[in-house]
Amino acid sequence: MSLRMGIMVKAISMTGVLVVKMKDVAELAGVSSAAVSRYLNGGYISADKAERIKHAIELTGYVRSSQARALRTGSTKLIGVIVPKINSESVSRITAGIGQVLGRRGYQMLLANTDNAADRELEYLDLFQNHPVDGIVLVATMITDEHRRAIESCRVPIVLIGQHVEGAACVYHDDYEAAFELGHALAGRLDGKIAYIGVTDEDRAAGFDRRRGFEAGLRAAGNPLDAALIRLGSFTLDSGYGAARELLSVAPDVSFIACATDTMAAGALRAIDEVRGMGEGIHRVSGFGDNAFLRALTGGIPTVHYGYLTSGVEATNMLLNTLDGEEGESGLKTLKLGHQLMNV
Amino acid sequence: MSLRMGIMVKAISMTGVLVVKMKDVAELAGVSSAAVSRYLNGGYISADKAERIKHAIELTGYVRSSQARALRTGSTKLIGVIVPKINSESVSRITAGIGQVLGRRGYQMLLANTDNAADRELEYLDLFQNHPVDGIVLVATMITDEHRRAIESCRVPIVLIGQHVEGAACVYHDDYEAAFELGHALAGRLDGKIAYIGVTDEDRAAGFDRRRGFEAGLRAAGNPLDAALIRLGSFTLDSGYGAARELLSVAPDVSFIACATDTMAAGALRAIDEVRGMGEGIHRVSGFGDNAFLRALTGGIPTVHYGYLTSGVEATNMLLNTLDGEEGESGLKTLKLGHQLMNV
DNA sequence: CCCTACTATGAAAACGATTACACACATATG
DNA sequence: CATATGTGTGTAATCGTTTTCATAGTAGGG
Repeated sequence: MSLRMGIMVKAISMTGVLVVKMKDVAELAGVSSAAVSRYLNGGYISADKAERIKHAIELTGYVRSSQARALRTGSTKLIGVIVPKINSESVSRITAGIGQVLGRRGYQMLLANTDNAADRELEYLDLFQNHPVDGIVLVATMITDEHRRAIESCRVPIVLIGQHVEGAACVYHDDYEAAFELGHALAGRLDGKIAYIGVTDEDRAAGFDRRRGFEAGLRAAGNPLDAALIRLGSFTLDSGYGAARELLSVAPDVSFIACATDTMAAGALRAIDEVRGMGEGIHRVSGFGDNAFLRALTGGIPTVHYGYLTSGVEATNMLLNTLDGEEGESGLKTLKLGHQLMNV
Repeated sequence: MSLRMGIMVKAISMTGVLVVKMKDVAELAGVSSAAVSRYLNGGYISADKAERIKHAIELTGYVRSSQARALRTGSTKLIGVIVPKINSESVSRITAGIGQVLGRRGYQMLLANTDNAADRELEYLDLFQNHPVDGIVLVATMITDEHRRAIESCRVPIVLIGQHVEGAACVYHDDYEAAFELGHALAGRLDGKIAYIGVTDEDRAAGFDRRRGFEAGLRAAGNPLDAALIRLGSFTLDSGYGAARELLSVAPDVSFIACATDTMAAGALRAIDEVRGMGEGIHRVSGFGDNAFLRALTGGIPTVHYGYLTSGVEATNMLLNTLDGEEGESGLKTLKLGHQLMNV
C-alpha cells in the first residue's frame, strides 16, 4: 500500500495552533497509532511499515507531545537543579557542567535559584519531587536536619554537590584536606600574624571544614592561628572587604589574611590596598576557588583550584546513570574529587 | 455530612510511589472530582464543600499532577530561557533577574545553555516551542536571518534580551549611545594612541554598536580611532589578553585600550601589566558591563554600567503579562533601558 | 506434527487532571 | 408570572501518548 497523500487535514488545538498528533501520522501511514508509538520507541515493527511511518512523520512534521508522554510514562526528562546563587563563578561553572551532560543525554534543566535562602531550598525540594522532575541535583551549602529529612524522603533520585552528607549521594571536594595543605604551605613562607575570614560553620564544607583544616595546617607547621583574628563573612566581596577593614583597624600588625573564598579574598585585597597602598594586597591574601578574574588581575594569589565544572559533570552522570538504569553498578554513590594548590 | 475518615487507602503508581489523586480527595470529601478541580481553580463551589475539600487535601497531602494538568490545559507554567553562556557575570545576573520574577509569579525556569553556539540556539528555540514551555526568554547574541525566521514563527510568546530586533519584543540597552558617550568622554582626557578590542559585528549590540558608537564618540571629540588599531576578541579574558599583547607588540606606542567587555578588559589589563609593569594597566583600559570583581580589584576602570538584573526582570514581567493576559495593554513591546558611565 | 518462542499488529485501557454540558435551584427583572 | 441571570453540582468527554492484551503468523526443536 502506498502512502495516501492528499490534502492534509490538520486539527486546530485549544490554543489555536496547528498540531499533528500521532493518530494523524498513523492514518497517513495506514497503520495504528500503537505502531507509530512502537516505531518511535523501538518496539516490534516491520521494515515497510517503519518506512511508511518515517515518511508520514517527515511529511507532517509531527513531534510528539512531551506532556502526554510524561503523563503516561511518569517521566519528564527534566532534572531539577537547585543552586544557592546563580550569579557566582563557582556555581555557574557547576551549572555549566550539569547542563553539558544533561544536553548530551537528552534531558533538560529546571533551574531553581534559592538566593541563599535555606527555606527556599526546602521549598523547591518539595516542589520538585512532587512531580515534574525525574531527578534532582542540589548544589548544597547549609545542610540542616530538615534538609537531611527532605533528602531522605525524596521521591526521586538526588545527588548533592559540594557537601558530604552521610547516606546521600554526593560529589564533593575535600575542603578540610585542601585547607590543611594550604595552611601548612603558607605557614612555612609567612612571617607575622595571620588572620582568617571564613563563612558560617553551618556551611560544613566552606565554613567549618576550611577553617578547621586551615587552622590545623598552620598548627602543624608550628604557626597556629590566633582565634581573635578570625572573622565571618558571607561569601560576598563586600563582606570580605568589611571584615578585612575591621581586622586591619583592630590589629594593624596583621600581615596576611586568608579567606574562605576567592570572592571575599578580592574584598580583603581591596581593603589592604586602601589601607597600605595599591598593589600591596596581592601578596597578603589567599582564597579558595581559583577565580579566573582574580587570577588574571593579580597574577595569582595562593588559592585552591577545584574542578567545579567536573563536579557538575560527574554528579549529573551519576544521577542519569541511575535514572537510565545503565549497567546497574554505576549508581548513586559518593565521589570525592581532587584539588590543586595554586601559587604557593 | 462529615468527613469519612478511616484507614487511608493509597494507590501505588507505576513507579512504586504512593500517590493521592484528585479522585481520592473527592471521595474522602464526598464530592465529585469536578468540584475539587473547581475548588483548586477558583470555580463555583459552596462554602461547606470548600471546607470539606480543604480538609481532605490536608489530610491526604494531595498535590495535583502538573503533567496531567499540562496535558489537559496545554500550559506547563514553564518558561524556556536560552543563554549563550551561563558562567559569565552579565548572563548570570540577567538569569537571576528572570528567576526572581518567575518564582514570584508561579513559573519555573527551563534553562538552556548554548555555550556560544548559534546553531544550538536555534535547536533549543525549536525544541522549546514544540511543547513543554509557555514562553521563551532569549538572551541573544548573534541574530541571523535564520534567527529572525525562527523568532517570527515561534508558537509561544518570546522576548529577547540584549539585542534590538525589529518586530520582536526586546529589552535592550542602547549600546551605540553608551559607547558614544564613553568614547567622547575618554577622548577628552586621553593623549596618545587609542586602540580597541571588540567582538564580532554579528553580535549587533556588543560588536557592531559598541564599536561604531565608540568610534563616533572619539571622532566627535576630535580624536578619531585608527582602524589599524582595532582587534577582535571573543568575550573571553584570554582573548582580550591575546589581542592586547599583539597590539602592544605591533604598536608599542598605544597608550589606551578600550574593550567591548569588562572581561576582555581584564585580559588587556593583565597584558599591559606584563609588558609595562604591574599596576600600569589599570589606568590604560576601559570596558563595558561594570564587572564587580574588576571594580573591586582595580578601583574602577572606565566602563558602562547596565542594569542586567533589571533587564531580566523587565523582560520576564513583559512575557508573563502577555501570558497571564493581564490588563491587555501591558503586552509585548520594546523596552530600552538606561545606562550609566562609570569612572570617567 | 505438536509445542514453544519470537515477531507483528491493532483495539482499547490507562495516565490524572480540566471543562463542556446538562441540570437544578435561587433570585432578580420585566 | 414568565423569563433571564447567576450559583452550584455531577457525569462524561477530552488532552495525546504508552502499554497491556488478544490474536496470528512463522520458525525451530524434538
